[in-house]
Amino acid sequence: MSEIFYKSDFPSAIGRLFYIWSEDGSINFLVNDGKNFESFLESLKRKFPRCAVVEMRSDKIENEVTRYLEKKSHGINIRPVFVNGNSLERKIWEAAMTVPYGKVASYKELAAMAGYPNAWRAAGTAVGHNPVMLIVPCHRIIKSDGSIGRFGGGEKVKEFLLNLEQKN
DNA sequence: TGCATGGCGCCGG
DNA sequence: ACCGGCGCCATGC
Repeated sequence: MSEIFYKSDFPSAIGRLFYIWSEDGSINFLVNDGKNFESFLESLKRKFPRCAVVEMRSDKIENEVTRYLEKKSHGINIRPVFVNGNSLERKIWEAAMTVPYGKVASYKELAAMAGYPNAWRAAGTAVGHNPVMLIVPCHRIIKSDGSIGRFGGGEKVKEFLLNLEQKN
């Protein structure tokens, strides 16, 4: 990674989005929380001190996200590249990406899918560290009793996304 | 090394 | 439906 691109305040149906991406088109970070964005960007600069950090929007990312939020697609076709996260977290994120559009899984089920059948509590924590909302569809992970559970980007957003994927 | 921390699960009241 | 309480587990300090 010789250049790191970032974009703040991309307007969307779920609020201002912030994302970080690479020249190969992969995405490293996508949130609707500016504070998390700032701290992640700083940590990235420390981790890759030789990389140039450039403000630059991505047509592909913005188009994919917009189409998804307008219900014109059933998912976002962008490859995430995780620049942080421990082994458990990455396995949890990978497992979450296998939950199809319009479906849900519980945190307990997700832990089992990732190969940690008893670590559902830790799985919840790991999902909370998801760096790329929508791409890793952590909004599809809900509680075992069917209630919605928590969400880094706000529970209203989680509800919005689940509702979006539900209706037809 | 221990211990507090979490986007949880399950049972009772 | 909404709480407490207790159990659960990998991480990080």
